Amino acid sequence: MRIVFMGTPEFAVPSLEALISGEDEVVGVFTQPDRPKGRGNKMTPSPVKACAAAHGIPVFQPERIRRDGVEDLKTLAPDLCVTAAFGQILSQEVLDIPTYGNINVHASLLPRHRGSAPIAYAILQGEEKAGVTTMMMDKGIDTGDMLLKAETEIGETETCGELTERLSRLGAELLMETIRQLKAGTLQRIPQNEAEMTYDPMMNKEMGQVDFDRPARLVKGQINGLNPWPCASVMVGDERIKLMRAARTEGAGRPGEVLVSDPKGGLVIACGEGAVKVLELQAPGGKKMRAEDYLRGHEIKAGTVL
RNA sequence: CGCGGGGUGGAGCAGUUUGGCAGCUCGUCGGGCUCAUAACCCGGAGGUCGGGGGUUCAAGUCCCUCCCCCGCAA
Repeated sequence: MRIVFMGTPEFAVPSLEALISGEDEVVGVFTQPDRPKGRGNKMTPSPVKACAAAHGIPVFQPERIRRDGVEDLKTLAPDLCVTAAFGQILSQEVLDIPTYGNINVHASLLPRHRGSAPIAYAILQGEEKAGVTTMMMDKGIDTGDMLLKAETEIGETETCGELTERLSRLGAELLMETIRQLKAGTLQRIPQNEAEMTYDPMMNKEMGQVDFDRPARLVKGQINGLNPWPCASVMVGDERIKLMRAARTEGAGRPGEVLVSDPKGGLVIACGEGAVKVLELQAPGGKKMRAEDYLRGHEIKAGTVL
């Protein structure tokens, strides 16, 4: 089969690599245009572009594929399109091009967590399981029929970045199994139950402000789920401290009250229900570090309410 | 040349403004106390102050230069 791959961030790379080492031919890759990034605003290619280029696969970077990528895609004459976190909406015209349609690798247990940040939201909402779903794309956003699913447990202190990495590999395996079954003709299309669907809005920095009135399960979810971006944070004196990793723990007090704060006991903060132990944090200008290390050189008085 | 913060014993920091003895918390090593402890007391080891050059009687501190780390904005 001639396969065209569409994807952009690190999450998509394992799927692309799996396809490349598979028996089918990846004839082209679509990804988002290079963007100015990081210090110095250097133009940076997407991880998918870097991967494709390393394998000598033609790369296409239309600003909008449904507007100025259609002809290129037609020319590639794909039998199948595979998308994984591409970041652009496909029009019906684009969807109609590949013979066998478009398979999408989505990082949630659909129909829950449609949208662009499914992994973060699963953690954010304090859920215990996450997963990946392969699906046939249709015109809606993550609304197409489901094909295969794989699930995994979310670790107590697992961050969005870490879970993303795991799911990207799980997704690549599931994608290859999906294609095997597609060829074998054993694939079942399962419509999504609209009554159970949830759609997550895009993330932004405002979501990072920690509200300790909420139960520890959700405060912990917010801290772990927003790492590495946009990150949960709290003002300590006049500094905004990013909270990078946390776990639930024993303890009670006024919401936001610092219950423990020293290099041995770490940093424990009371929530509306229960308490959280901050495991990693990051001060302005500094590196991410363990809370115990931070407290060797900075004081947060126990009893302070954050 | 997008904006900004930072590099000081093993860890985290102060000291740089105004040049003048290498400081704090923790860890570590030895000793003591205690039924006991992440507690407490006493003592010790450990630092080319990111690299190089310059100014000076004297540089962590001032000047020039290079390297590395981080945040913001995109």
